[in-house]
Amino acid sequence: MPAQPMPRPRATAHRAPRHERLAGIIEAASSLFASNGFKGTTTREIAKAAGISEALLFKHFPTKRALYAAILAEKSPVSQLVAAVEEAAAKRDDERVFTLIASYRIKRMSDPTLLRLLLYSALEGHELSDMFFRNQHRTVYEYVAGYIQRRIKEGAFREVDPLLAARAFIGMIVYHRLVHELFQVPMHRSPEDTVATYVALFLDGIRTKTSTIENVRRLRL
Amino acid sequence: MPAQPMPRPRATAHRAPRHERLAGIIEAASSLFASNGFKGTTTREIAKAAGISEALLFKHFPTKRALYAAILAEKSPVSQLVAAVEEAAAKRDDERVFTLIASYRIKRMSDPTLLRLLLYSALEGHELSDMFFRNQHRTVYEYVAGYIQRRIKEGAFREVDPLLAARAFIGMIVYHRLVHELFQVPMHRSPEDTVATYVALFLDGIRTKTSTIENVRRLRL
DNA sequence: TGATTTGGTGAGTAAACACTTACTAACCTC
DNA sequence: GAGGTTAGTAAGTGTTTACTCACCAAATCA
Repeated sequence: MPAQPMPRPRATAHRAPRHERLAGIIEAASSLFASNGFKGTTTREIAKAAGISEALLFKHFPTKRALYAAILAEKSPVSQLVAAVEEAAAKRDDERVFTLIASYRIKRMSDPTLLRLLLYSALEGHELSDMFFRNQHRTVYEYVAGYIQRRIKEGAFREVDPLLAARAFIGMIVYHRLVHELFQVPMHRSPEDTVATYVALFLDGIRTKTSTIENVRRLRL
Repeated sequence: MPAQPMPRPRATAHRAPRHERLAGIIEAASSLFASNGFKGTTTREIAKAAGISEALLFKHFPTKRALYAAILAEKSPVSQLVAAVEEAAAKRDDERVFTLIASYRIKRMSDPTLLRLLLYSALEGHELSDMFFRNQHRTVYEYVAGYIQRRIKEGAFREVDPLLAARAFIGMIVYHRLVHELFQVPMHRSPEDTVATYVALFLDGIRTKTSTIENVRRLRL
């Protein structure tokens, strides 16, 4: 009598609803893509990290690239920062405007995977990397340029190309993170000190020296 | 009569001496690694680009990683810049010191693959990426910090953390290239204008306002 | 001239890869 | 509780990958 091939019951993981699984996959994949890049991450690893089978992964996302695209598309919001800055901007509180922006990037940096994800997507030339850059950097960068332009017109800042000046400021901050996160160069100062130094350097560089008047007063007092 | 398997003569490429082949391989691989990263580049592509067989590639480099390491190890020199700057530094010509450094990164950028290679190696966590970073950035960065510290002691620059100030300056420049090369944001100004703007911003930000005295004189004239 | 070294190849190989197939089991109605 | 839909899997498939093997021929040397 031939042994009937008794089909052993298949291990069923958890049976989560669709949106929960999707979120789980995206989170797992997100961190893997951030540390190893697109080519450096295998679908098997992703499935394992998400606690499911590879087959199920492909039921949710038709291709590995589609999953990657979904991740990039999801990581958009940066508008909360602009909203917070708006108030300070209305009061022309330069210190506060630039400190808020710098702190956001240096201290909070909501999602530590963002920078790596952004760099990888740009280097690997993903089709969505442009949009990703736009959402993550360019809006802030253009907002800052707009603010600088306004302050120039008001005579508070001296005549410079606002786009270049904005890029200079963002550059200081982003490079700081980059060096720190990618090359493990330690932060030898507290985040507050660091932010304060960058903001002071920048504002002293761009402000018209109206303070001259005050200095004169002080000198003659 | 069984057809004797007549061994057709093997195509022999060129028979170059060792060092020539090595150089050819390194050049081909270098540009491929820079555009696609380590994982994104196949040994077959490299061999094809170098015009040789894969087997020969592995005669010269035992593994793909070894080839990659050889490339990173080779791309070192940055000392020429420091030498050129030294002269201006001796004369305390701040404008010239910082303009030279900025121009080097923004205009010349000897090897356009360098930035991509550096970022890829850091992201992919290659063991040599630290050394690579050290050779390419850290020396310049530490040199600048040293110069700033000297100028602070001389009273020409105001009291700031020299390391942070140096990083701020390098940050402006590197971010500019990054944005331009990785995200295709166009340079809307000539390289000269760009460099001049960054240098002016930075120097105005870090210099002590001895000009106050002069401004006072001017006001009372 | 003949042996040795050096530069070269075509045709593999085992493992890893993205993605498929064919199926099962839980849940949700009516 | 039958019938459909949704969530899940084990076990593939064909291809690509880094790397090897066995062999060949042009230089160089004895």
